[in-house]
Amino acid sequence: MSEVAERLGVVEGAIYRIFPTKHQLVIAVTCDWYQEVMASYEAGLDEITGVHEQLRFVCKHHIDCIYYYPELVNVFFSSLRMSREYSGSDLLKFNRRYANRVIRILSEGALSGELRRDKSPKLGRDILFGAIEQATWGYRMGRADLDPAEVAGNIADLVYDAYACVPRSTGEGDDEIARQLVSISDQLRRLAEGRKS
Amino acid sequence: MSEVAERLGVVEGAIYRIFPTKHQLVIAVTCDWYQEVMASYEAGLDEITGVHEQLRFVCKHHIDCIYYYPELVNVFFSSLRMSREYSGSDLLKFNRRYANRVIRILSEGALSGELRRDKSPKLGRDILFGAIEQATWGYRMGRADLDPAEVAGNIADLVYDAYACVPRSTGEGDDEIARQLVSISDQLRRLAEGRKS
DNA sequence: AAATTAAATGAGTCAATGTCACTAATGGCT
DNA sequence: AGCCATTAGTGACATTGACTCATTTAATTT
Repeated sequence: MSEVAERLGVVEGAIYRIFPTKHQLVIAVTCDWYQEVMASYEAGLDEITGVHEQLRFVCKHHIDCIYYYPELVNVFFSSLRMSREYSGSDLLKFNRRYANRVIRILSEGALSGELRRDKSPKLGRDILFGAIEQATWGYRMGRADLDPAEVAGNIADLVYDAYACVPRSTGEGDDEIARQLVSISDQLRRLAEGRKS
Repeated sequence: MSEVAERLGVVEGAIYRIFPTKHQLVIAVTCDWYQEVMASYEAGLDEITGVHEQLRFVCKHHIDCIYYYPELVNVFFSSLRMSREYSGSDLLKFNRRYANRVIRILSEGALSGELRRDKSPKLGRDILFGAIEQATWGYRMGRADLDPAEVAGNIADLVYDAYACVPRSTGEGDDEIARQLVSISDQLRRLAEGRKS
């Protein structure tokens, strides 16, 4: 707080007129950031079709946030998300809105028949964001580097394969009939999407 | 520290003779706990065969730990794992040993041909533990309840399916070709409907 | 210009971690 | 037993960081 006050050119006590606690100041700052992030997220996501591509975009976007703002994300992970005030804060709402897009992707994928219906979309959300959090730990701690695109691709593939009715090619030359059917299905999907727009 | 000293019946300063910082005391306590936990983990795991069953056991064991010691786990997640001293501590070693079992399960599964070889086992580890962390957040925050067996089953299924060469039954009469044909049929119907409107 | 409201100050409280010189106890050795 | 060395324990203090509040200063309205 002393550093914040100093940078603002005021005395510490002045901050407490606007933010009753340090915690709430941090929440407010993080909220601002979240709002910015959310704009590019939703705009970008709306322009992408296809379950797999959408999942990949979400992963990439999320990991990019971590890549560019590791300290802020760490604060969110360790202090904010664990605090009493988090429940009921705008941050939680943002977070839900952010995560709900994944649930929607998976739900709609299930509805269209591309994804299995026997798996909870909420679990898919947990898997996706949980995996990202784990996979970026080393980077966030300054102990490793991180290739957002690569990690995003891997996690998106994995989530997709966990939910897909028909697994993507394993690159090992499997069942010819199944692969052909996948190809037909993909082409039909593209055809259908092309017609809508 | 004052509470700890009081319970021990000594004065605060006495603690600092043995643990130079509060942080290191907490690490030591958590290490003790981790050691206990590790015993039942490794013993239990050694008696189980089959990739899917082993994954289920790991999930169940991990979630049980969270279920019975939520506060301790929260401290681990928020303070310890984020701290400078964590790198290089025994805790990290324990944690690696714990997590490496998952990597081994997946690696051996890939070797035996049951699991796909095109996915990194390390990513599987991240997915598994990350998903558990996410899925137990509500419980750890005292905002929801938790059924360890159910969540463990779901996550184990999901990880298995993400890695399996041959997906488990979806419980819907599972011939792969038949399922794909249903998907094609669905898409054709939607395409036809799109034409009308 | 006077009055009212808002913003800022700075001195100070409180709680918590950690420090240090000094004292008490313990255990091994002759 | 008596001595010595090592270890454990004490209590007063230092330091830091969040937070409070009576008072002063600035801005806005009337």
